[in-house]
Amino acid sequence: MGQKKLTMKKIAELAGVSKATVSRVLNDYPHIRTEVRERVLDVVQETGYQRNNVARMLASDRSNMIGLVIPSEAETVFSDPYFPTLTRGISFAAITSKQTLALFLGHSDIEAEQTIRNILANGLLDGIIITADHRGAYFEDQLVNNDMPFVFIGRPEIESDVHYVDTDNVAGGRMATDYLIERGYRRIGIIGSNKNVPGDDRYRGYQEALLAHGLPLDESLVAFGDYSMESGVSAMQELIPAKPDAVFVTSDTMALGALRTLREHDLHVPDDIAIVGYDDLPPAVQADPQLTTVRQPIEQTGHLAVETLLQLIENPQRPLRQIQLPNELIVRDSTA
Amino acid sequence: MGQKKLTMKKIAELAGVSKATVSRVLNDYPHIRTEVRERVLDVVQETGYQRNNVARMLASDRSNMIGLVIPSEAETVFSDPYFPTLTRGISFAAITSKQTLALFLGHSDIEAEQTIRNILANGLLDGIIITADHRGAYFEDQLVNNDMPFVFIGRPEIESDVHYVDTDNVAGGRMATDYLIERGYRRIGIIGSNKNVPGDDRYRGYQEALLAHGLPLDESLVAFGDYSMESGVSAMQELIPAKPDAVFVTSDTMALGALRTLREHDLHVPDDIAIVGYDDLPPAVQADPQLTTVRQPIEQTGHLAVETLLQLIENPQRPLRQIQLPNELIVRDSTA
DNA sequence: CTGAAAGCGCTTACAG
DNA sequence: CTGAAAGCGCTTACAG
Repeated sequence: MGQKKLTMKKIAELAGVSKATVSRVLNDYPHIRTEVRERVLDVVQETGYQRNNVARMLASDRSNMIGLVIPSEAETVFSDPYFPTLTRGISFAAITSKQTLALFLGHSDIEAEQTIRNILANGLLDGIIITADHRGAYFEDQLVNNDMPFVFIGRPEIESDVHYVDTDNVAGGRMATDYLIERGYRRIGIIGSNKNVPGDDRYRGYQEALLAHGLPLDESLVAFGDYSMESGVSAMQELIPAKPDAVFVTSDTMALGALRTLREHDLHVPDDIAIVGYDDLPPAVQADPQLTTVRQPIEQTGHLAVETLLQLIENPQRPLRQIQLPNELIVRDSTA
Repeated sequence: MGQKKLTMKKIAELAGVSKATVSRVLNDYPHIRTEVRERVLDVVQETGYQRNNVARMLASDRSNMIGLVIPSEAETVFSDPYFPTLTRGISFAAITSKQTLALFLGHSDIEAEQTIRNILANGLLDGIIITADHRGAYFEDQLVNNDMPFVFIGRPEIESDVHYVDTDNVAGGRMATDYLIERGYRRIGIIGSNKNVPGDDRYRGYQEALLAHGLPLDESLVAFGDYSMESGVSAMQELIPAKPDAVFVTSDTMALGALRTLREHDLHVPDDIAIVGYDDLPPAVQADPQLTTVRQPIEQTGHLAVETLLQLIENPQRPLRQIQLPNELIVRDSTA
């Protein structure tokens, strides 16, 4: 109301102690007489005092603020819902750990590079999480030459000593394809994507599965899309003449398109062609209630990224952490 | 590398001026001899000096940081893609204005309230943008009793003196329904939502259109969903017995479900039943390539919210700004 | 276990 | 047009 802003000094006066003591109480410093601690806490309670975080940052060189960088190229190349879900997971973990989350949506990889430069320089953040298709490994150099802790979401294409958390897309592709093979399908096509690392990996998993089961890789059964529904429509059109009996569609958004094409050709799932998708649609949408799909642990990815980052901030010498979370096959049809 | 962190003091020494002058140059203070200004700028350039923003905040009481609050109930009640798009728009505008964007995803309205309390108290932010279904107007009191500038995304249900930017959902509902009426349809159903203000508004637009054209409101032609695809499926099932010749589906996600139901009943669009949707799917997905839909200017909403907030921060006495952006009808079929 | 004091790196009246 | 100095509100060795 009319009163001046409360500062630690005022609290100290009211509690009859020094500012230093108030500060220690608020920071859970251990060796304080409980009587004193309680007196301070009471005053804080009564007055509704809130510590000024900016002053705290300046004095302690800690901001309790972490950044999340998402270049928008990644945002569009990946199918949309991945990022919202990831962001939720990260936000949740950040709040739980009392960290403020600053969001940086880059508009291109170039701009993201600039963004990262700024972030590194201005020193506001304790650390950053970077999501990107790390095909080019643009930022790594800047990052490594700096002492701000960072973790990647998604494995960088080129093996290197950075902390990251990722889902195991090779295993996911393998899982989807194995499933179809085990069900007796033999002409298994793929609608893949060659636009980013996860796409490459899922395709690799597909190849590995065929190889492991002694099945040939038939190029006419391979088509690529860009994670849009449209591209799923046309990729499936390409595939139909090759007469697949099953198709692994590496994105549910593309699966939505593929299913549309099948419908137009009056082909039924799974009797004419079985489909396995890869989960990336918003919760409110489903490609098909019957569709078997590979589910990614996206929120968990976010949690782990935050956890890893915080540990790194605490102790920059932490051993390297490179996580590949397993996917899960959600079987919903009766392909058997 | 080995060098100590650069501070303004060091720059001042190198340029042969005082810290105050360096500060003024960096803040584009007008009355400085160009010679001096250039000397300072040169040193800054050569050394790669970056001002410490935390210190700047503390001294100037400005953080150049704005917050975006999204309670997750809103996040799920609305169909998913609205928020990512909105967030992009806001992030873009923030970056353009050299503001850092802090993201707060609440987990419930209660928690959001707590979140807002914290934000208000800790004083890190210059202002906040709050997205929510303002049906309950939870936060308003806290907000109004504080001096932190804020703007709402979405009109509050109860008329009040807060700044907001919204899209005109009444007009959107009206637009969709008018379109169908003009095409000669007479038994026009609606799949609405009574779960939030935009849902209420779209439904109101529908009613207004019927009224204006002297058409009766037939309750058997009204069904409600919750913005999920599933709910679109079942809402359409409810509607079919009432034999509508057209349906206004107030969300494309629900339209996706409605279309599925029509297909199962072997009903064709638009010959058997015409459909107009309401744009809320991710760009990569389309309910139907032929679907006519009402498009919301989501990114623009974000831009305007940031712009409004920044003006408010500059001058808290700004006159009230309550914006209802128009929607646009995207005609893609040949319903005519 | 606690206090006095220096310091974090800027900004901004105030004076000239 | 520019500088010296106070001040923003905390934290944290240092001393006791």
